[in-house]
Amino acid sequence: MNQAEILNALIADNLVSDPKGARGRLLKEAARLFRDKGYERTTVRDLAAAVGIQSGSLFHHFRTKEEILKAVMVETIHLNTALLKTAVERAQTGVARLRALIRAELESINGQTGEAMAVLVYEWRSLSETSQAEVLKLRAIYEQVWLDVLAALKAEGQLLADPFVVRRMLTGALSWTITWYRPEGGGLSLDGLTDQVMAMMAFPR
Amino acid sequence: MNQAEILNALIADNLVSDPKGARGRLLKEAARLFRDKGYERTTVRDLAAAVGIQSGSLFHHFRTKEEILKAVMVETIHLNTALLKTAVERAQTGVARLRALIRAELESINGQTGEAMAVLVYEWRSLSETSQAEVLKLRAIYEQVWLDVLAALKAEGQLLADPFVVRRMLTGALSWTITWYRPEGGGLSLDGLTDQVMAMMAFPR
DNA sequence: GTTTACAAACCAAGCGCTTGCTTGGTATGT
DNA sequence: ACATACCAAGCAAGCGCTTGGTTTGTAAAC
Repeated sequence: MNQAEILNALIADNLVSDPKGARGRLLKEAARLFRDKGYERTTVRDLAAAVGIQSGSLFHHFRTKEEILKAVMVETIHLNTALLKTAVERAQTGVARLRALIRAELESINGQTGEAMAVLVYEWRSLSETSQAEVLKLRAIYEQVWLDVLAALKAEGQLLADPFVVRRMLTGALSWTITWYRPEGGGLSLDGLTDQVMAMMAFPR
Repeated sequence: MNQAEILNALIADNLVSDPKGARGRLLKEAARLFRDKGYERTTVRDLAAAVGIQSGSLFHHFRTKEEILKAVMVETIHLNTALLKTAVERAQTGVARLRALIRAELESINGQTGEAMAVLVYEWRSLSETSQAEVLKLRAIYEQVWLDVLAALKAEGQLLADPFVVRRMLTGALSWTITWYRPEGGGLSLDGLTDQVMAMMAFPR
């Protein structure tokens, strides 16, 4: 299963909107705007203009503005959980699995789904408490993939620190890359960046 | 120089507002509200109510709402740069200096100035570009303290990764603690948390 | 192969409310 | 006497969302 096949499977299961459809296009533009300007500073008029419709017409697809934010988050988690799982399944050793997770999350954040991932991390407060609980359930599945790998590494003695703490540190460190990492222009590649994270944790290449 | 003395020196130099004065109290409440609800969701009426005045009266102290945000950020940087410098000066070895920096930043984020530090990190987008440039200049001084210590560690061979990348990773990891770390209730202490960060980088205790 | 039916997608207009900020005036301390 | 700190009232603009009606796509009925 490559990336495109995973995406298509999720679209078929109605877990992710087809980016060619009206709803999918709107969510993509919403993710971009929410990341660039923040949820609060993005108006429904901005969102509508980005897909070329009137602001009122948005509410034919979504009941509220917040529902758009939630949809961006939910679909992003579905997609990235699937991507993360296949990435980790391919690796053979504990260290290789950690590397695969770091590489996959960096790709989520700085690749195609980057806008939506940034929204997921930094616009959390703008969700209602009900929606937060809903999204949190989905996130837990994603997090468990990480925790399993880190716990195994700890048991092997390759990790000195607590798996839960390490995961949280890596969450912050990796998501923060969106504020400074710019792959274009011949700088650090995604693989190079992954190497750096591993080296910071004193895992030699 | 202890923490209180540093604060008093900065107040005397007019770099930080006295928290007992009207302006200082307002900035403290503003930091709390901006962190809890976000800058955009916090109204000038919220800010005024928090210090017990009318919303219009705010504009006697600050010309715009954004100026309040900028003041929170600028004063926080001034204070924490001073705290960081004294922390690093006390340590003797390279590893000890790194530990002192981590410990000091964790204290900034999770201690007294935590609200303001969170605002500094997560409300950046809400600043006008002019203000961003201004605040960035001050941040550069703070960052240089970190980079000097990390570069020395790299030269000693105790650090495998690039100092700039490590600093950015740590910025993300440490600031992210505000979203999950809760010292109260007998969990991890600030020293314990610092140990965990060092252990993640494979520095034994 | 045209007509009819009907839902999905969208527009044009605007309502009610909240927002940041202004204005003109009044206490208060020195 | 004069500046500092505040209040009471409200304005103009922008906000999320609603409403009533029109277009468009699709597919069965004739």
